[in-house]
Formats: sequence, structure tokens, C-alpha cells
Amino acid sequence: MNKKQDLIKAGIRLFAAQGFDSTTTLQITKEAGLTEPSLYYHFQGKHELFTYILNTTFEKYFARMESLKNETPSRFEKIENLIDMHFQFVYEMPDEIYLAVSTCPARLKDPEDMCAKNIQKQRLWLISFLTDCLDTGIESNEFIKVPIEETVGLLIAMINGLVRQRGLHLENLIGIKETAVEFCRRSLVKNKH
Amino acid sequence: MNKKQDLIKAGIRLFAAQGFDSTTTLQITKEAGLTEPSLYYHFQGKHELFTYILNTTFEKYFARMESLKNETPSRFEKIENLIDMHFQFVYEMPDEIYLAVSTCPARLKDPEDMCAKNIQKQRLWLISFLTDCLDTGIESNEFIKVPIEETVGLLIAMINGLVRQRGLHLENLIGIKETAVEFCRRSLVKNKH
Amino acid sequence: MNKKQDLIKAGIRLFAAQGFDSTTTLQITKEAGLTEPSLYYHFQGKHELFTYILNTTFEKYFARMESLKNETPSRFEKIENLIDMHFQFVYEMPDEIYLAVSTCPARLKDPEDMCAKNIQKQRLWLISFLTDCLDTGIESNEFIKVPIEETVGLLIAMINGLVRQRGLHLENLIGIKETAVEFCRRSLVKNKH
Amino acid sequence: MNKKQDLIKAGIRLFAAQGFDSTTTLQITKEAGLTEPSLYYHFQGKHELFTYILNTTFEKYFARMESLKNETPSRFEKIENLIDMHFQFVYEMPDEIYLAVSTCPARLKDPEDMCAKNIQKQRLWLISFLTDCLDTGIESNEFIKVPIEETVGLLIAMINGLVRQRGLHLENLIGIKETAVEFCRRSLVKNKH
DNA sequence: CATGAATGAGATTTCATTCAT
DNA sequence: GATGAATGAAATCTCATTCAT
Repeated sequence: MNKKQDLIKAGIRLFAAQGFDSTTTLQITKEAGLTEPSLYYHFQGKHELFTYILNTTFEKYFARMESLKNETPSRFEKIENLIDMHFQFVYEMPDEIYLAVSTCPARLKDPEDMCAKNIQKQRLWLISFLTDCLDTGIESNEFIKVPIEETVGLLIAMINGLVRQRGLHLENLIGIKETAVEFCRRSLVKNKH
Repeated sequence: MNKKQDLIKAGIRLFAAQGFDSTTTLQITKEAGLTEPSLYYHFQGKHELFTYILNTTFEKYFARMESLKNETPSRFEKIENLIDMHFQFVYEMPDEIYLAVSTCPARLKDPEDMCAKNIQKQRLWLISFLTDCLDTGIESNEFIKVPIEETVGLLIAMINGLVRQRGLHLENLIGIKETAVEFCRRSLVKNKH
Repeated sequence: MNKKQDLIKAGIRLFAAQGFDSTTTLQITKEAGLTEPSLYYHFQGKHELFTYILNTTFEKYFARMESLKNETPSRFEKIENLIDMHFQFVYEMPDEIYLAVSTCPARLKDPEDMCAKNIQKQRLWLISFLTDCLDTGIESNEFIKVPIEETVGLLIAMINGLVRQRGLHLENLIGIKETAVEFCRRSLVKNKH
Repeated sequence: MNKKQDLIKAGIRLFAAQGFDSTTTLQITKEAGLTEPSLYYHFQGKHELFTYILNTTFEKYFARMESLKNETPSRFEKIENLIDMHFQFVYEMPDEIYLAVSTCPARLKDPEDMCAKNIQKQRLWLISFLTDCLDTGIESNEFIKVPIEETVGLLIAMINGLVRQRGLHLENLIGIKETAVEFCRRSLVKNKH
């Protein structure tokens, strides 16, 4: 089980850094301290390793997202927690979240591909979560009136953009999460007074 | 010159859709209605074609960005125009802008690579442009006081996220640009009393 | 077309001598005076080369068999011609006929496989041809009364056995064809007396 | 000894069905309910297992053939018994006889190979047995005068063809053995009176 | 006896690239 | 300008075999 974990770790790191096609089985096994054929002992092949990693990652990701649903703070706190969770995730496992958010655009064309399916599922989950937030937030007068579908699209783009930025190590500012949260709060939450 | 343009077009489409490594010279030349060796008549090889496309795209991109500098509306209008320009670009040439914003993370590790250089240049340009906007906007009391560096990072993430979303055809809402602009305006521009 | 023919010839010889699995693409291309990848220029792969050879061979084989149908000698002469044709074929293209008669028992399990289909087609053709011969030969009193289905099975086994023996160079007797024909004649044709 | 027998059985079945090269050690051990390394406990390797099977099979085969020699019926009954024995063998152990009669054309090139040696030995045995039959049968006036060498070749081809046909499950007629025997009898045995 | 884990050798296949025409 | 034919290099994968346990 030890070496299998090494293969997975190496796969996560290399797939995240280079993409699926540019990562060779030799690189992965070398990084795991093994020879090439042993990848085929633990997995059916390169593709199954990738699939395995992606599925595992998405499982973790969806598990975290599910737990957000069950908390019951104010609407905006839900959004805050969503942003928070993504930053938390990217802090704990930068390569995994990068994979989950950014992988395989090449594959998005084939909707049967497991990669496309997960990306789609993630998008639908976020849409459902945020739509619900905005809907009830506007109704309860916590939020100002905004076009819901478009605002949801914008928030998703923002979160994905922030995660990608981090995953690619293009930015590493400590306070950016708070800034993002405040930015959204000012835009959405009605001024008490 | 005609066939060369066909090669470039095919390259843009395929590199954007599949990435550099997953795109083969056969695919490109077939889509251009040619055979493989003719790619080597027009370009030194696959790599030079990619470089050529990326440079051309970034030239167009930077040209548009430069023209934004010379306009002298209010600070927020500058940001609005920046967002606008990206949506305009993604509308006119969806594959090019997707390439410019999202390509070759695999290459980002090698800072000598032209791809990494352009991405870096884009980032620096956006940082400089937005920093200047926020700086003077805050100073002139048009904007509320926000942490500049972080807000700049957030705005870049948002723009990249929006462009990526469109490039991948994950979203196609008509009013999202206006929603994004208003979202930012509410967050940044001081309420005239 | 020259080198493609060389590949085909090498394929015929090697597949006949060693079987499909034991023959490597390197052997084939080397024997054809080429390097390995060129096999993939002319064919989709090793499997397609094999399929191509087998189909071509069976086409030739079936063409010869068809021409036997149109001749109208006595019943026994039809059988004589059938035996003759197989010896002629094995003389002209020993490897091809060996392939046609003996290949790919491993594949016979999958009835969708083109190899199994051709073998099946050959068998059915021979059954139909010989059944017709015996049927009408017995009716017309040229032949003695024999169990038809079983005699057909026997004659097919005999022909296949003779061809295999030759294809494997286990026997090379000049007069064996005549001996076979006379053997069958004595067994089938009524004594004119 | 139990598991060793399972390995042998699996080997017989798979080698007969797929040939030596196309059968993997994994298939064999899986079918025997074991894992790969245990093959190496019981045998030196795949090759030795094959050799072992082939030798055992040929031993049984030769033993049966030897016992035919010692019976002393008429000449034709000897041939009848030979045919009978092969049908008996193919009925009792279809895979073994198929292996004995049809294996490893790939190996026939190397005359040192044990496979080629056995096939050669079988052929020589049959030649000697049948030559003796025909020789004395003709001399004693039981048989008509036929070219001996060629008729022997024909009978061997016939027997091999019948066995192969059965081994490959291409035919399964109940009365074919009798038909074959009568076919030969009519061709060889002098009409009494 | 048996297995989980690993490997060296080698097979098939892909692909960017070249070259003669 | 363009192509048919070919190739070197390398990638994925298979398989008989080994070894520690």
C-alpha cells in the first residue's frame, strides 16, 4: 500500500504540473521510486491512475462542499464559507484542487469522459448552492437585488480564477481571501443603517 | 499565404481545445487541408507554429490593452473598459483569448519559455494597469479604500476566470458582463452620498 | 507500392511460419528492408496487416473455388479438380494456402473475428460443393451409396490434412496427388464392369 | 500434487486452444486457481510446463500406438484400429490429442526442439506402422496394389485432418469414424470373389 | 506451498521530423 | 509549394520471471 500511495502522490503532482498527456509513466514511476511496469501492477494503466486520482479528489471536494450545506449561518456567511473552503482546500492540497478545477479541457468535448462529468457535476453543485443562497438572501432582504443566474456565473468564475491562480503559484498574497470576501460582501449585502 | 493562414487557424483551434502536447502535427495539417511535411515549409516545426500563434495573439492582446491606457475616463471606467475588452476579445476570437489566458501551465516552470514569458508579461501588465487605477482612484476619492495588491489579484483572477469559462463554453449568459461590471462598481466606487 | 508489397510478402511468410503472436513487427519490417514505424504508414498496425493478408488470400482461394463450380465434368472429376486445385494452390503459394487452411485456431472462439469467419466460409463452401457432388453423383449412379454428410466431412479433413502436411514441409512426394485422387475414386466411383 | 495437476490441466486446455505464445502464465495460473509465482514452484517455467505436457501426452499417445502393434488381426484391421484409436483418444482427451497432432508449427524449424522431435517421431512411427501394414497387406493379397509411400502419406494426412477437425470442434458427426474406415476399406481391400 | 510486489526485456504503437521528388 | 515514404526516438504496455515473506 505504501508504494501505491507513492504512485498516487507522484501522479497528482505531475498531472497537476504538466497535464495528462505531457506526463509519462516513466516520470511517475521514477518519482515514486519504482520501475515502469509496477504502475501496471497497481493500476490498469496511466489512464486508470489519472481517473483514480481525479475521482478521489472530487470525492473529497464534494464531501467538503456537502458539509457547507448543513451549516446554517446567514446567506452571506454561506458564500464566505464557500470561498473559505476553496482557499482551505488549495492550501492543504494545492495540486489536487488544481486538478479538480482545471484539468483536461481537452476532454470536455466528450461528455461521457469521467473528467468532463466531474467538472460538470462541480459546476452544477456550485450553481445550485449559490442560486439558493442568492434566492433566499434576496428574498430575506439580506442581499440587494441582483440578476441571479449571472451573478452565480460570476462568483463561480471568480472562485475558479482564484484557485487556478494559486494552483499555478502565480500569486501568494496572504490577505487575498479576506479581500475577496469583503469585495463580495460590499457588492451583495445590503447596508444596515 | 493562404495555406499558411489555414495552418495557423487550425493550430489556434486545436491548441486551444487540446493543449500543445495533445495536438499532433497530423491533426493540424489535416484540418488545414494539407499533409504533414508542408507544415515544415511554412514553419520550422510544431513548436515554432505554436510560438508564432502565441506571439501573434499576445501582440493583438497587448495592443488592445495598450489602447486602454490612452483613454482617459474615470478610474472605474478604465476597469469597466478592461473587462469589456476581454469580453469583446473572447467574442471575436474565443480560441485566441483562451490560449492567451490559459495556455501551457506545463511550461510555466521554465521561465525562459516564451509562453511563460508572455503569461508573466500579461500578469505584470494587468497588475500595473489595475494598481494604477486603484491607486489614483482611491487617492481621488472615487474608490473606497481597499487593499490594493490583493484587490488587483482578485480582479485578475475574476477576469481570467470569466474568460476561461467562456473559452470552455461552460457558460453563455448574455448579461454576465454587465453583471460583472456592476458587481465591481458596487464594491469599489464610493456611493455619491 | 513496392515496399508495401514487401511488407505483405514478409508478413505472409512469417505469419505462416510462426503464427500471428510469435511474429513481431520488427521481424516483418526487417525482412521487408524497412524500419518498424513504416508498417504503420502502410497499415493501421500488425493486426490490419494480418487481416489484409488473410482476406486477400481467401479472396484468391474463393475465386479458384468458384471457377470449379462452372466446369461441368462428371461428378468425380469435380472432386478430382477440387483436390487438384488445392495442390496447385499449395504449389504456387505455399504460405498463403497454409495460412488460409491453418491459421488462428486461437481465434476460432470469437465468431466475429474475420479469421474465424473466413474459415467458416471455406468450410461451408466445401460442404456445399461436396454435398452437391455426392448427392447428384449418387442419384446418377456414378457413385456408390455413401452417407453424404460424413463423407463430406472426411473429404474436407483429407484435403486440409494434405494441404497442412505440405505447408509444413512434412512431406514432398511427387505422386501423392494422383494417389489421393485414385484412393477416392476407388472408394466412390462405381465399378464399370 | 493436486495443484500441480490443476496447472497441467489448465496448460493443456489453454495451449491447445491458443498455442504456446498466445498463452500467458497468468492465464494458466488463474485457471488453476493460483498465482503466477507458484507455477515456478512446480515447474522451471512456462517452457518446462509445456514440454512436460507435450512429453506426457506423446508418451500416452505412443503407448497406445505401441499396443496396436502387438495386436495381430488382418492388415486392414490394423488400419481400422489406428483410426479407431485416434477417435478414441480425441474423445477421451480432445485437447491432448489436438496438442500432439497440431502444435507448434512455429517450432518445427528448430529440429532440436522437443516439440519438433515428437512430431517427427510421431510421423516416423505412423510411416513405419502403415508402411508395414501396406507392405505385408499387398504381399498377402489382402490389399490391392497401391503406391506405398504416397498412400501412407495420404492416410497420415487424413488422420491428422480428422483429429484437427474434431479438436477445433468444426465437426461432430457420430458416424464419421465408420465412414472413414469404410472409405479406406473400399479403397484398399481386395474384393473377395 | 503460496503470494504480493517488483522488474528486465521486449512488443506495439505514436509522433515530430526529414528527404527525394 | 506540396507530398509520399520513411525514420529515430520515445511512449505505453505486456509478460515471464524473481524474491522476500
